[in-house]
Amino acid sequence: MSTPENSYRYDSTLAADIESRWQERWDAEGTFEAPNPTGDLAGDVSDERFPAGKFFIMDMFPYPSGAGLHVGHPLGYIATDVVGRYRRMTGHNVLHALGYDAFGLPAEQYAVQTGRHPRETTLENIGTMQRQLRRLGLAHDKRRSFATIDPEFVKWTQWIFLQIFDSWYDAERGTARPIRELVEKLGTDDPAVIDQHRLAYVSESPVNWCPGLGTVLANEEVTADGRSERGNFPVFKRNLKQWNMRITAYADRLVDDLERVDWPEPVKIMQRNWIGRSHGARVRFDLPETGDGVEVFTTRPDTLFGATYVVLAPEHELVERITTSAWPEGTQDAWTGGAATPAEAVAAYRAKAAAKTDAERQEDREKTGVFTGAFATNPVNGEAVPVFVADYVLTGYGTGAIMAVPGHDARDFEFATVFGLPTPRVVDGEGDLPFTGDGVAVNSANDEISLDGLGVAEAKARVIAWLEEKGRGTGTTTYRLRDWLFSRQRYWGEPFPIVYDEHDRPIALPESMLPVDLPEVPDYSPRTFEPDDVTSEPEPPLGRVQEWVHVELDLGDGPKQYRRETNTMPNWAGSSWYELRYTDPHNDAVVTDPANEAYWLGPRAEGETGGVDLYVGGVEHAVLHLLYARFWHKVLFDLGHVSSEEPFHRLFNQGYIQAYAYTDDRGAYVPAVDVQERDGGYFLGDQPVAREYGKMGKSLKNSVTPDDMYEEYGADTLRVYEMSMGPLDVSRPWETRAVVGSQRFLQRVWRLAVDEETGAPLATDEPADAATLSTLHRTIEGVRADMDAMRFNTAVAKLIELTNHLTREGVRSRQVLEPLVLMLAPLAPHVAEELWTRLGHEGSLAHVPYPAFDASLVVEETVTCVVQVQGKVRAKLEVAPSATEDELTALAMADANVQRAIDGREVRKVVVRAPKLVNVVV
RNA sequence: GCCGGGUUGGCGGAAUGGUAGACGCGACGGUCUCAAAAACCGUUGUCCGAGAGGGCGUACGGGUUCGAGUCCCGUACCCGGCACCA
Repeated sequence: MSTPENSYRYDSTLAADIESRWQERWDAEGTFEAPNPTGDLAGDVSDERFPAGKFFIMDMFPYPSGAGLHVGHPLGYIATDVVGRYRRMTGHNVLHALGYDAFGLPAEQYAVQTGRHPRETTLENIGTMQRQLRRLGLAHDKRRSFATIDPEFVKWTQWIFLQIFDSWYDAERGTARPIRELVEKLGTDDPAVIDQHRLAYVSESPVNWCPGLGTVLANEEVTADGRSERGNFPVFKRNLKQWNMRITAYADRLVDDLERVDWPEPVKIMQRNWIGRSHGARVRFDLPETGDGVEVFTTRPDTLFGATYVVLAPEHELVERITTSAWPEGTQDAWTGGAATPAEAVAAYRAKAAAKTDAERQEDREKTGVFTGAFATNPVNGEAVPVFVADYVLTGYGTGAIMAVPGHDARDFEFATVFGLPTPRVVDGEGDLPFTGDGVAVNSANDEISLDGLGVAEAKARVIAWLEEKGRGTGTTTYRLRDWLFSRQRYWGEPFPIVYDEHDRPIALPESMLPVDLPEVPDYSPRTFEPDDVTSEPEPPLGRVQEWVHVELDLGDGPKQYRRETNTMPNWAGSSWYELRYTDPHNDAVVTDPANEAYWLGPRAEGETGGVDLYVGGVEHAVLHLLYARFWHKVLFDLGHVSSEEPFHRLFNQGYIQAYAYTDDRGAYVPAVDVQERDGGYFLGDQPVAREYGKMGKSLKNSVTPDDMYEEYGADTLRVYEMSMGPLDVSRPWETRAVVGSQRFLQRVWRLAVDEETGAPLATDEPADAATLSTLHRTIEGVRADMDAMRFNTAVAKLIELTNHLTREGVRSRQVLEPLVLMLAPLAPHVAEELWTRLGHEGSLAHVPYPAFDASLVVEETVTCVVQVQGKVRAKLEVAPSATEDELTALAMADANVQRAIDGREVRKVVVRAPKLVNVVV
């Protein structure tokens, strides 16, 4: 607390005073408002303040939870703010703002519990969060903030949906095109034909139906054991009519363009794995008895000579047709499933497979299956191979049928072992069967073709060419990626801008009718059922508002009755395009003006993708959000609405701040604040408690809030502490008692410039001594490099070293203090602004150029030369930086300690790296 | 199982193949003070030694190199993602 004696001491009270004054001033002066090329935010983008051009920074935007923030939440926001402020001082026009992702399940559930409208509670939460964040002093352009629930924002989310609905993918040209061009191309406008090609389409598809919650769930909302994350209710696969997005059309571009963006390699790998592109072949196995053929997909056509049986998924359409009426002569008992005929065996097996939930399928990994009685012909060697039905083959991938090569596939090998099938080797290499590594083909020849002696890649190419020539197969590519299930039976989401006509065909609403607002409903919850009631049907909340659902509209051919779509969009919709809205947040005529989009997001050189210059967020969005956003952006690019091919050019994943939590002997959490560490243990009073490590949260009783930190230390201290804890991309534990170190640092800087008792300025106009100048310029060089590389922890360390030097030497020269304050400004902006003013400057330092270093001053007068003998340090010499190798060798040899270490042995070699190192080898 | 990432003092963490432990927390000692707090100064990997100095140290075992926390091979453990995707 400040006292009358030292009311100019930099404590939390003074910090709070400084911080609120500067926050008000920044707001009043519009310090962080970034001009646009055109529109309502237009300004001079070629202003002399911006010699370095534009810089667009984004945070993954927050979901405004009712619980409020803890100190872990702002980590990324502080980091982007530091980058933004630094870029501003290096001459960039910086676009940085923060919106809110405000639709979603938590708000809906809260509404169900309290009966209050989710909009009301969501807006309240946004208000709370804005207050907490404002206190951090983030340099956002507040004119550009928005929430996904704003009607103006919803309008454009719905508009983008209509663009996607109104286009198709031209695979030949590799681009999306308007649907009218498909109508011209096909010469028909029959909806039954056209609707099948749309990028947004309705289809009957299997979804996660949770009767206990009364809604379908996204895959990510279902736990690994097949229950809902919320409520732990069972989840069933049900076929339901749903909206889908044809993201699979973009699979190749989504994979290929990963090479053109600057993202962490692990995230790229996760996206590649998720898309799961695999090259292989479709191969036809004839079934001579019925005249059918079964097409299988394989990534290893080179092992075709080792295929000893064929497996169909239980749901495969050919299963019933090919199953024979009696077991062939000599059928092994193990193949029959104990049934009298193949038809009975297959029917029983299919029934059992259908009854299994996904979770159960995952639990029983033992290979099961039954023989269909049918044989297929291996197209390369004419051998008759048995056809099985087994649930280890999945219906949704490839063709739902495989050729089994037990010698070179682990799953096939397991199955073959259980069913007593042969496992020939057709690839030679080091290792037992099943051998899946690279090797040389063996036993792989017929009269026309031989793969023997070829490597895997060559053998694949050779056999595919032969199959294509014979019309028995084709080289092909498949993907793991599925189309994006885009509807939810929820209230709190964007309504679809779609109505159905009397034929139940989806019709797009015209742009003039956007946005379609959510109606008021009597009850926000969907109808729920007994948790295990598999036969129940979902009833979306919007379906209950009959007067909203049934609507009379004139869509061009006179007023008619229509039925509205009652599903809503998933939570991902808003975040799939919000980067665009920051560039032109109030535009009512277009999603973003092309000039604004091109300036902030457009590619700056031939072949670049464009996109946000820096996007910071957690790695948990590595796949879903980032894939959806890339997909939408590419559609808009194809349709000519944006000039950038990718939404986010550079991605950075920040780590998390975690915390210790403590449990007593009953396993209950105790308040972490009250736990003391002593005698190598942890205690609550006299009671020993156990320590755990994990997320910060109310339930673990280990939350620390930003407000606690503002109160005790101030926002600048919190910012500096969070930036100095460690590298930004690494998770680390919070330690409140260490925060004081950052406060002491700021206090030392403050004391250099301000008299704590009187408030008088202490900076002098005397020039600094040579040693100090050298330290200063080395600091500037190092801090600039650290800031460029986002190594804020080491930047802070260097500033502390400089400050400690000045404190120790009593240097208060303006020549040093001014650059110190400017370098501190991105990290601790309020106190820096205050000191800048007290150093006699008017106006904010936000656009003052960041200090530059003088290379001639970076050189030190002497350097420490390390002398090693056999790689071990034996002496240190203070030498001139210009010392030559010979001089250094002579000095080293003259050192008594070095001679003692050499101990009379013959010197075989001397390695010198002037002027820092001499290594004597004996 | 597969694919990523990691493992450095009591703690968070620094280290272009060249002084391991910057900076901070904590701890210990000192200055100031009637006293305390704050501040400032000093010490702080570990073992041996009065000291000078020396031995050992970056999960573990090997290797490359004049020199390895850093590069290579293998092992263990921790965290994250995917999981019968042919």
